[in-house]
Amino acid sequence: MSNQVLPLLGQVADTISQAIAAAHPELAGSDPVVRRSDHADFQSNAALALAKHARTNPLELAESLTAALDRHEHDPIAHVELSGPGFLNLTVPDHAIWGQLAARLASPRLGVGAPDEGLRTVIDYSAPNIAKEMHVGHLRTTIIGDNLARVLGFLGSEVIRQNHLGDWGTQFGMLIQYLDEHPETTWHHNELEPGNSAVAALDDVYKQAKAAFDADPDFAERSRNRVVALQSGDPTTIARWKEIVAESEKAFRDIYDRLGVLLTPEDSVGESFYNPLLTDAITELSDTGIAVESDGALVIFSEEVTGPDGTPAPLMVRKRDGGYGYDTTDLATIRYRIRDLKAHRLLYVTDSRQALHFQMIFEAARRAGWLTDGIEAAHIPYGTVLGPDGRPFKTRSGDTVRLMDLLDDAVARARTVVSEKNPDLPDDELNHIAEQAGIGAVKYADLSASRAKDYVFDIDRMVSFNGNTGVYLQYAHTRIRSILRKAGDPDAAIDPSVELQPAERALALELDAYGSALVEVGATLEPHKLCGYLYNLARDFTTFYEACHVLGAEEPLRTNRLALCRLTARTLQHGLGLLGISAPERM
RNA sequence: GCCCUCGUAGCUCAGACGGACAGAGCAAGAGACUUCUAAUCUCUAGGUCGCAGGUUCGAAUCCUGCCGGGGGCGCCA
Repeated sequence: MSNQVLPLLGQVADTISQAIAAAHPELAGSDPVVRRSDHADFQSNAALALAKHARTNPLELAESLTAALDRHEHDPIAHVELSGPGFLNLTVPDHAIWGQLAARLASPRLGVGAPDEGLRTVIDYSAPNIAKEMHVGHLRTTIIGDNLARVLGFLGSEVIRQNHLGDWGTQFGMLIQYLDEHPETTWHHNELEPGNSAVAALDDVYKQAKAAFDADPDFAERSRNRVVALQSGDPTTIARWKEIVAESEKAFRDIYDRLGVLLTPEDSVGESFYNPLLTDAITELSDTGIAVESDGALVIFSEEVTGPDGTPAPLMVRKRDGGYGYDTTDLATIRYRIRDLKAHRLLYVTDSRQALHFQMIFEAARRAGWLTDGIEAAHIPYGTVLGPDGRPFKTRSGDTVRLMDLLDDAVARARTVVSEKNPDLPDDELNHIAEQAGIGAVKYADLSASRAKDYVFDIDRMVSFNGNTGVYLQYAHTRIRSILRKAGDPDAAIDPSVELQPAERALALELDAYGSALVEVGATLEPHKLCGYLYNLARDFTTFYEACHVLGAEEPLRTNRLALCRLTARTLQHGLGLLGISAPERM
């Protein structure tokens, strides 16, 4: 905890708050409205915002604040300048900026605190279907969810990842029956040619089974019986089902490894996990009168949402045939996560089309008394990945795009671009860099646009070395590492008496704001804000790089500039790490 | 019908707890390599912030109403 470094902006804001309280006691506690400024290091707009309450005009209030600031020595503020209709332009002393850098460099956490300590967050993301290939539809949930897991974890929250696998349903009856009747079918990963996955094979088997189901009434009947066997726990059927789940999870693991996401088999808590918990949840909903009979089904009528005919929209707790759908599972799930996992914060990372569904689930959980005021439940919606034609991304033949194919394409494209620019790279290094750049490009493209919007999957743009791309950030990192390698000496002390150049100042102030950027991501759950921060940081570094030579500088300037380089490199690497993107030494 | 979401430069997008001239990248034009990786940088040009009202000293930002795109609303998740 002693590692935490309060950002200068926060220190300045505290000082302005004190000035407000001193000059106008009745305004004590007001927001000091301190922001970064184009006209100084920071600016406070408090005078404009508060003039009304103080029954004075902004200029007068600003003058009284300036006077209050002048009355004492206020450490983080060196100069105050009144400007325009009442802006306070605030400059901090150079030594304070160098001090921040030194303190952050000395901290393994870059001086970032852990404000979420003591909170427990459940994040539901990825959730592919067993026996089906992961496709482009799983990209955003997996990448966004993983980033949030990392950021919230770093901010101190205890993060429980939940991969809500689609591992249950009537389709498994058909699949298992078909495999049973066609023992010659090869689908285990160790029976397949390299490069083929068990889920790809199972996907094919499913299609064949479906065809047989539709064509052969006897097979359809046997499949239905198999569903009953599965649901009633027939040992042979369950064993085969478990085998299918295990093989599928192995294939998912391959994708997760390649993508560099945190999900492990321990995070897998599929739909089937909730089977034994459904009746309890239903009984409770029914006993409290929240769930009611309707046309032979058990439903919860929403008090917030209506259907097309204007009547309350229902959640289907139990179908007329006695079966359960996803509404039931999701109700049991939220109950479990609150009661058993004791989460303070529940996040569901799924596409925006499910917004209404989650609104109704949360409403029901609130009415059931599960979701109480101290607990936050949030759907984290995101837009659709579009193809070049602006329609939801499909292959030319209209099929869904396999995630592995998409990653292969991105890596291949990155490889082409890298080898064009750097033809002398040995093959193994080129392949390694291409993998890092290609995967990073896909993830960064997904995370850097606002979550809520659709975006077009454009590989050429993603692997561009210019603009707001993952590759640009990786490259910025390699340039800094190159300087540091050449500099050799790792750790000389900063001399705080050195005067800062404008480019150094801008870079240093941006570095000081890293923790604030992360806190904002944690609050808004919008990863693109971290991307935006890192992109700004990289641009600030590039400006510094152009304006201020490092290795050729005289001491103590050289040491101070190396410190700027070190902290920038570490911040970029750390930030990319939170995005789940690697920061290579060379490109 | 109701609800959600998006609409900012030719293109792709930032900026939204009200604040100084609305910012990047791409594309276009002009420059800069004996210099720590030119995979870069500098400059120029380019915008009725969908439209119309309202609140305010001040609105891309808040409120209301429209227009347009996308999505959702009982037994698939």
